[in-house]
Amino acid sequence: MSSFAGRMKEYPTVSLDRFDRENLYSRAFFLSHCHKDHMKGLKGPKLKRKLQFSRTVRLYCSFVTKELLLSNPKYSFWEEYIVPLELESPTQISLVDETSGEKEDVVVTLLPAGHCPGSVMFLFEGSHGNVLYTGDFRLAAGDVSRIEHLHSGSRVKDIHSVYLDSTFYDPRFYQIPTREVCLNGISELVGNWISQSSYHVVWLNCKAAYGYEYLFTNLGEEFNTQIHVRSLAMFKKMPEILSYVTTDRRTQIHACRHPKDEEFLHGSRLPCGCSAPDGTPLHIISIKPSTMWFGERMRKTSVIIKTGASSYRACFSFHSSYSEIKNFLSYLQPVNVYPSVVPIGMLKPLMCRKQSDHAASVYKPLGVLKRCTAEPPASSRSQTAPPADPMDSFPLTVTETKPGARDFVDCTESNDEEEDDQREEEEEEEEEEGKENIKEVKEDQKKEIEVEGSGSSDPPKWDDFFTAEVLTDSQNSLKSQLHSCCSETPDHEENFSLTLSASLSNHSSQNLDAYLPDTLLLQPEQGGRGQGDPWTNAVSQVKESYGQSEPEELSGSQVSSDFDIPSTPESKVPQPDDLSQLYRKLASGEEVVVRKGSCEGIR
DNA sequence: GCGATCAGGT
DNA sequence: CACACCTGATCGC
Repeated sequence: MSSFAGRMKEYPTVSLDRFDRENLYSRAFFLSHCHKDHMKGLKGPKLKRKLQFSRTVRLYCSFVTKELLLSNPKYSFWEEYIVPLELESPTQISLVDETSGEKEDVVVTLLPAGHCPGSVMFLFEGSHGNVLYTGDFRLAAGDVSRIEHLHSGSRVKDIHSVYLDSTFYDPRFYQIPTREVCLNGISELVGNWISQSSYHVVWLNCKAAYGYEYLFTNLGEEFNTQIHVRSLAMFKKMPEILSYVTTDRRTQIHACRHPKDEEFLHGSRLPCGCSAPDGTPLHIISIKPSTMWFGERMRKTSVIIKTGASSYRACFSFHSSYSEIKNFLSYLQPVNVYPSVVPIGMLKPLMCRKQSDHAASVYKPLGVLKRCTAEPPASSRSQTAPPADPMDSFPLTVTETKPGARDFVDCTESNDEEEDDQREEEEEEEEEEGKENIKEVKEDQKKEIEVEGSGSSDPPKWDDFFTAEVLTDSQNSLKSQLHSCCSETPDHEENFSLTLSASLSNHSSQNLDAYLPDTLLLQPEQGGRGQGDPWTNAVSQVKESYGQSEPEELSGSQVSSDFDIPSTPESKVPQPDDLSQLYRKLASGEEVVVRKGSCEGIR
């Protein structure tokens, strides 16, 4: 759950994914995707009033996000203030202070995030440096090297700060099977069931949130059917999704939900009823998509778990795993990383106290990485793997990021000793593949948007700032973005075996494997990536981000538990005096990042 | 009556 | 385990 306060240090006059409190005074708004926890304040009357009196304040998001947002009537007042942007298309935005007239230009580029339909990351480039706001994202290892606009020519751009979706930035979530692996598991289960008879149906017990659509489209494609859902309204302009969903309940795959879920489900397992139209009782299994993760040394594990006589849980994640995040960060090597979520596993043992509201204006990075050289040569930045895993220089600790977001603060440093050389080998290969796709960013690719009213008495017409293509072919633009979430499966084999294992308990069964004895040995797999890489086109991004990469292969020589995070030798439990000193610093806005030793000292 | 917040549930 | 969301209770305006 995002606890990002809405603003970035470098460009504090814009707000992202938060629209309340101080964000009300921002000069521009950005919405990374259409999930409620990133829309706080977005339907507030205060913001609505502000818009009515403003000539320049707009909300920037992807075309798909705009569509999804406006499909909810509560947000329909945004219609005239939304500026949808194409993916991978740098756009200059003028940030205007309407009272003073002061102006700052920034170039923003939307990058596919692979989290849900329309989800994007925002890359800001301007006088305060390059900053990447990830929103929520699920990118497989290696995907980042294929994002053209994170590169300048053959080099990785110098990213000053990354505002990171750190949901699973915790070694416990080391590995999450790729989308493709999960999808294959679900497909097999679904196929085995619905092939028995036409009265055998599957209910995908999905939460009320965008993000499952690629599951629908893939299953629909594979079984040549449509998926029963409650409403089609939000997809009316998204043909790739629309063609795979239906409100006709005479289908064997359901993802329907009842408004009164609970009471309804007491009597019947399928929200739309348990009998076929001819009265025949249906044979129903339910599949609940939920996040499953595996420890560092685990490799083969089921992505489907049987939780009852006719119910299953299937691996599904909207967010990148720990290893995926590490891959992402180690490739970009930002100076600062600001996590959206403090890694809860790291902090739990040391919950201290409630943050005061006063401290809520403090915003500190998760970790500061000092590069040893100001700008590594191109060859070392983008063509080869980073010399060592730079993530080891990111203390997992630190303190608060967005004060007030959590009720506790971690005061010790936990280390991340676990090393895996395989990852570096993989990176080398990924980057070899990646360079073909990296092109020089051309100035003329940038579209210009003047946000200022420039003295005219009429408010600017936003559509005027778009190319004819955007204006006349927005359907196409939707189409290209939707690729991300409803593409065909890449033809890539994977290594997870599908075993339908019954579990005794509904809880905590998924990670039993993680408790296997340390003597378990796994052969590290050589190479393995590279072949059949579906990432052929950065623009049809999301498609590929839905799973293609090999699971991380890890050496069995590591001795630590997948769950026990070893303590840093020099660390100590903070004493009351230390804590009160820390809180004082927090309240006064001083530097509070705990850094033990220098860059070299850490590793 | 409304929104914000929290607890508790899926 | 966790996410994203919903409902209902409570509080303040």
